[in-house]
Amino acid sequence: MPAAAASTLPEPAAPAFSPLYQQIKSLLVRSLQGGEWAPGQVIPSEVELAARFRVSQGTVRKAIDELATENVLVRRQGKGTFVATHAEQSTQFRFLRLTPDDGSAPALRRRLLDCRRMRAPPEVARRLGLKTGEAAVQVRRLLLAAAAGDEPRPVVLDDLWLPGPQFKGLTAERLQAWQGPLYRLFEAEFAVHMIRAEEKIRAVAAAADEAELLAVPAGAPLLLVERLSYT
Amino acid sequence: MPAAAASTLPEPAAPAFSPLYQQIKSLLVRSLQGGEWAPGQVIPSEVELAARFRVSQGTVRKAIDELATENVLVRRQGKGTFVATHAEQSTQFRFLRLTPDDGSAPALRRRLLDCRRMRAPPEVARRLGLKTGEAAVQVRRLLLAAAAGDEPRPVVLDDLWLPGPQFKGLTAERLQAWQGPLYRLFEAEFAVHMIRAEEKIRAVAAAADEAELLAVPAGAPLLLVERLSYT
DNA sequence: TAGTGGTCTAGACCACATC
DNA sequence: ATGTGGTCTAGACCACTAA
Repeated sequence: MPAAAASTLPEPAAPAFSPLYQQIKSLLVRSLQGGEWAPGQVIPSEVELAARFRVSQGTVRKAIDELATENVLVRRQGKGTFVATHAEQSTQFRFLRLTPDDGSAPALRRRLLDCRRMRAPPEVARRLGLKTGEAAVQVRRLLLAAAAGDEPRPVVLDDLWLPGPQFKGLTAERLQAWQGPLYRLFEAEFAVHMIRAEEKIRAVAAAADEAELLAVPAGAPLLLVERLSYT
Repeated sequence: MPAAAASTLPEPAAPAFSPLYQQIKSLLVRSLQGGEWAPGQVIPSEVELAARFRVSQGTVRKAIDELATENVLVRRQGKGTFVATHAEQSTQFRFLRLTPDDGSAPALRRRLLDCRRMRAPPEVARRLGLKTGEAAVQVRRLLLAAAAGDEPRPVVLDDLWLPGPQFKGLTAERLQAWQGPLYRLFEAEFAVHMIRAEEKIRAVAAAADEAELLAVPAGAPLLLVERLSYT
């Protein structure tokens, strides 16, 4: 079939021109987000997907290729293509990889400290594109790393600000009960899908309250990671 | 030509089986390292390369694809494929982007502090793959940022360790006289081409000597960027 | 043996840049 | 008009995995 066949296909709600394989990629992502294929599970074979979408195997392959290089999917020769599971693991730092000095990979535990609804401070309002005085939700969490045999040690203080209007029903109880990654909750309950994030890194001295929570002396050097996520 | 043609081709010093496109990729990298195509210049078209290597355009394309996703090459539709040059701009922090808090882009100046040849300390020897006691070159530089109208302020202390054997003629005088990016000097004089780098980031408190050089109080929080470059 | 992804080829047309 | 990379297809064979 000639390449021109692309224009004879129905284009499923594609706003503008985009390569077929990009459209396929979007459809795959949508299925992944929709939970059609669970993490760790196989997705249909390339030929199956090609048949489903009415494109050639090569086009499906290119879409899968990109998702594989993005570590969203994992290919295993002879077995199939699987939904990546390590991306789910480290909810935190999906974009910045966090490793202990010795290179080991301890188990991370989360502890919810706080979840309050309040008027957004000016700085936060600006970053989130809220009007000053509009509601925002502040979530504070502590991440504890437990090396083998050691007791958990606090390593990350997570300060999260969410735009109030889009997170109406979010309460401490809801958060407390949720076990999986936060962004999964956001997707499931609030239809909020994170697409992209910018991170800035600074070195700061620990403030008194931060020092106490992290069990370090006040003034100890800390990494401040400022992450702004877009939906 | 069927796929089996791959086995009829001469395999140029390939130690073991590897996909044709990977071999092509290696050849391209070798040409890049050898300086056959200079940064910013066009490389031959896909069809030309396909003819040169006796493979199909698609195979060359896949090799170039990977080099493009690695930011070694840049494709420009209708014009050709170019050797990436974005490395030239910001000598410093090719992999980590460094920006002032206010987002402006001040001019960076370099000041050479030190250039000594010495026995590599154990830690450095390990990282550089040297035998303990083998020679290493330590280069220390200060980067000063001059915002418009302000006097230059030291912002980065650059501590550089080089394997001695590969940098025989490197002296403080040679460094002092050199104006361009360091890696340019390395390429021109020592045939050393940086391909890849790993960076780790920590927050540390300023030691006494570092604090003095950077004009901050001792113990002030600093970002420690540990970069290991591969050739 | 059958099915999967992995590689390779060949040829078509499109979009862009240049002359 | 020509040449470049960009997309898409179709079909071949290979390597791995599992029943």
